[in-house]
Amino acid sequence: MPELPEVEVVKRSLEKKILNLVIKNIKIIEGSLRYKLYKDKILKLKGKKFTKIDRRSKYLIFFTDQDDLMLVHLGMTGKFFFSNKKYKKFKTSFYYELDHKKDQKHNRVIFFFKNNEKLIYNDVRKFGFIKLYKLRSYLNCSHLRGLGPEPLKKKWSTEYFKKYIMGRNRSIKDILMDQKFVSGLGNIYVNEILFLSKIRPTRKVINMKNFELDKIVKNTKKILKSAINKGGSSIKDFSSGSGKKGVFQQEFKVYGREGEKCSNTDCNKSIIRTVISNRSTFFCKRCQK
DNA sequence: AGGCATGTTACAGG
DNA sequence: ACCTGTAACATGCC
Repeated sequence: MPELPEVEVVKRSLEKKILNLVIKNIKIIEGSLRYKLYKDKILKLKGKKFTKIDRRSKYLIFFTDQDDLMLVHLGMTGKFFFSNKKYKKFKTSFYYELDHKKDQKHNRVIFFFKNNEKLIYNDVRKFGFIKLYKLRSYLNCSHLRGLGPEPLKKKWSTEYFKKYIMGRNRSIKDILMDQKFVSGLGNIYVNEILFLSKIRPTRKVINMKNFELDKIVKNTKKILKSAINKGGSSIKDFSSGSGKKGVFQQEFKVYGREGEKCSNTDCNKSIIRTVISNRSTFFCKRCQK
């Protein structure tokens, strides 16, 4: 599912629902996630409560009232469902009811709270993971240690951009997806950012002009903020089982639009698909130079 | 049947 | 040691 905006939306939804609920029990239905999740490890959370949730890049950090914390990455298909006492289930990022058994098939971990509410971690492809850390050590873990700045923070600026790309010979798309350079962008939003910035994804960073870097930085912030406000969007399967479309659906301008007409009104060319860094890449040959 | 899918990382080669 | 590119992970959908 998730790039930065989706993870941020999940974070905001979850903190409204689960903070300060005492964890009564935890059940592992399938522990073979990206990293094996062991029962005795996660059971350390029993009797504790989540007191705060942070997002760093695409990672969620669940702090407890004690020394243990939980680091979660949703991978490609990780989701949280929350179910209240009446066993109505909600995807955390989208507030409609889930009514398909299909969704439940990939439930992997369930947190039971004392008030009988439940939090379910569901992940079709099992690329996501749940790991436990101590408060003093998590920031230095292998996942968070090498991450570049958050794209919405001031530190990710044209200046930083300029310095970072000196002496490098990679494509602009490749570098924007590199979490060591800037953390939180993924394939969908990078395609969109470059389309809005009118820059061809294959361009080498070494040839980029300052004003172009500037445009990318500004458009990144703009697109991410707008996506967060819309409730996240980079999901394929998010019309509800009853056929109603999720209210947050966003139309991407280039992503997935191979062969369709470019959405710029003065352009009649079609969107092209190619592959960069093993990922689908979409662009308009006329509008993106 | 084959290709593709929002992410990360181990590894190979320069 | 650094830089870059490729493939693999598991499962489902078109």
